[in-house]
Amino acid sequence: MASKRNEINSIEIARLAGVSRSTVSRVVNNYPNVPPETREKVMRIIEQYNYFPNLSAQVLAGKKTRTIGLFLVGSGSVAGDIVANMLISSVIENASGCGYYVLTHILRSTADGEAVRRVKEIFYQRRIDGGIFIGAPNEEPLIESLIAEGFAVGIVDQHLPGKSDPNRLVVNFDNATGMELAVGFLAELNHRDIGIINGAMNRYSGPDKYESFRRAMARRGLAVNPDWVLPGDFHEPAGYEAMNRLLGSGKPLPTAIIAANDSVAFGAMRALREHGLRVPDDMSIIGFDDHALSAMQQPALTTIRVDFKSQMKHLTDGLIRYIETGTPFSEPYLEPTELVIRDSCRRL
Amino acid sequence: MASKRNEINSIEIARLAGVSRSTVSRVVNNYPNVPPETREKVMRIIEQYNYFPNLSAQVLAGKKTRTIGLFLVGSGSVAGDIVANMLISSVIENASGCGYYVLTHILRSTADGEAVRRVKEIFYQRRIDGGIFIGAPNEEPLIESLIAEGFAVGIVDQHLPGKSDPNRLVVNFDNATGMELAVGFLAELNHRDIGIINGAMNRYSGPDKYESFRRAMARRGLAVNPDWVLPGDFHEPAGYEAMNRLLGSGKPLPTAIIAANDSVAFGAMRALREHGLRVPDDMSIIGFDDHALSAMQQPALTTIRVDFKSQMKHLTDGLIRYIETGTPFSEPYLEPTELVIRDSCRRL
DNA sequence: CTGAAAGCGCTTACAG
DNA sequence: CTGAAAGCGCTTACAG
Repeated sequence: MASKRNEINSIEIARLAGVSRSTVSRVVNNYPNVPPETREKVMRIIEQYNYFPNLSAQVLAGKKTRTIGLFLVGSGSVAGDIVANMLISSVIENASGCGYYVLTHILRSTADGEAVRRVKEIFYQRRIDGGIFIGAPNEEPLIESLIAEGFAVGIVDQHLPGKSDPNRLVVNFDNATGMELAVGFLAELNHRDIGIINGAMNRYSGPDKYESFRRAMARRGLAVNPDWVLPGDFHEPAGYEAMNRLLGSGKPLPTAIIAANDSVAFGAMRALREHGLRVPDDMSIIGFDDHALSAMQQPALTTIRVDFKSQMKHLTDGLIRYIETGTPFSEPYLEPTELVIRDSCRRL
Repeated sequence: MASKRNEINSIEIARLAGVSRSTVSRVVNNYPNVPPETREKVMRIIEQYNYFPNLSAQVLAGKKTRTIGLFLVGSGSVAGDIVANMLISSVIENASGCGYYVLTHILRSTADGEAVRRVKEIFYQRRIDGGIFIGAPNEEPLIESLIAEGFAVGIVDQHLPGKSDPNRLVVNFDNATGMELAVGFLAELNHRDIGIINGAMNRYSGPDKYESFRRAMARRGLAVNPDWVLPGDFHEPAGYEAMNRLLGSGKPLPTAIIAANDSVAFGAMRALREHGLRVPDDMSIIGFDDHALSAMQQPALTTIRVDFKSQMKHLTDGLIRYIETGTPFSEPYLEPTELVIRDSCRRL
């Protein structure tokens, strides 16, 4: 084991500076009631001896850990998911800007009791001052119990009408506008037979996107054909499966498909390719998110762009503000969406 | 601020279970000298009251934090770097498997004194039990000072002959074999005019790859033309710049280029494309790493595959083993490399 | 402006 | 097998 560790503590610093530990602490914590000369004298010793107060002792005495947890739930293999990875970095960079650290934790499933226990442990141990959940079901008992316990939690993608605890900080995308843009764009290209591959329906954005799709269609007097409403989740294979089933069903095909997100669109395009069908000649495809790989697809994917980084900034900064000052969100934050036209949709 | 927090502590548990705090602690820490009935009685109360020992108190009393730091240095915008993100997830998943948490920290430059101080603080504060550095220069004063201080540090990509502190755990890729494979493959396709775009020469892998390239060329009696040894770093723009300069120089061109990594190869291919040159018809390109996007390039990039996940597993597990048992690496770990043939090289 | 002392919640020899 | 007590390194009223 390591041995020659830095053994210095506040008593030692106090002795060397000729003051009491109280004064050392006041200097360290930047209290005003320390005359400049004393402060400088102590600071000199602190720097000379490379002294940093022991975090555990500080926390035990009442300070914050200045660490937030980042919980990624249900991410199959997160290590391979570009969007998830971007979210991680985003939270880290924002937190770092506030002088906070991020403890990232991957939770395969909230159905795994042991995994849930480990998440709770992180909060109850006071390892973190608060946590952010990404990818959780809309109403998740684990999250509800943490909120009930009074912990500060930030959530991406949630809508629970009536619930508005101050320690529940929610950020969503404006899926309604996004879907309106998608349907509107396709309608303008004269598409009337528009289908959808849905996302995970236990997450808020799944049904939210679907309902928004229905409303956008209705608004234009466009019928939603049940055969063209395909179940899925937010991953590539789901898009592939869904499109495969549709193509194999022998039923008439829509002229355009809106995918719950770009990964799903990639899967759908893969299935079309394998069936010898071409995008957009044989079918137009529009995604959602503007994934890092969307512009590189063949054809480049038309999609609804969403600003993950901005979303994470709002959530991270908001959570830290809540931790430090107790200021809750005034209301759930709604992140805007934007149409990005590329090559996967054609005019009829 | 949060209020109705779980106030329960070991004294309370002891009272409820009718034992002393010592016994509660023995149960929590799974000590053998507790009779089953006592253990169960205490466990029941612990579970009933959702008790988790306060981490800061445990650490202050001598326990480990079970947290390791992950320091990414010099990553321009890490949030956009697929490989860096994969490394992060990899470390998290491995650490999690050992019951450890990961605190990820991004360090733009080791030349920034304040940034360096913040890294030191994380160690000195005892916020972590050890740390992993990715992307640092081969000989980095910050890292050397942490090692001298006795902290456990894991390093990717380092070679400092003679230095072998037990708390210095190093993992490298077998660049020599990789370059041998690359040059051998090109030679077999009858290439003799082979150039290289180098990586960052302040990192170990930069010069290591270059020297290995020279040796592999020499072994086949192939001359290294200085005009075809292009400076770079490990990022896409460097490959773009290097290739652009070469193409603009008016000098004769090599028939093949080996890039220090795939990102650099992407940049070189972009420059070639912009100059109306085709890969592999006008120039063969071979990369290094097998980046997630390499198979999707046009043409798909031939490259030397490296197993980042395996590397991170060795490093993370090794670091944790060292933290827990004081077992150092028997020797720096060398991760194997492998040739992946795709479409970016042609036979002459 | 400053120090002595209590307290944060654990763990771990020590004694029995 | 078990409890009383010291100790980990801070912070913060409190008193002066």
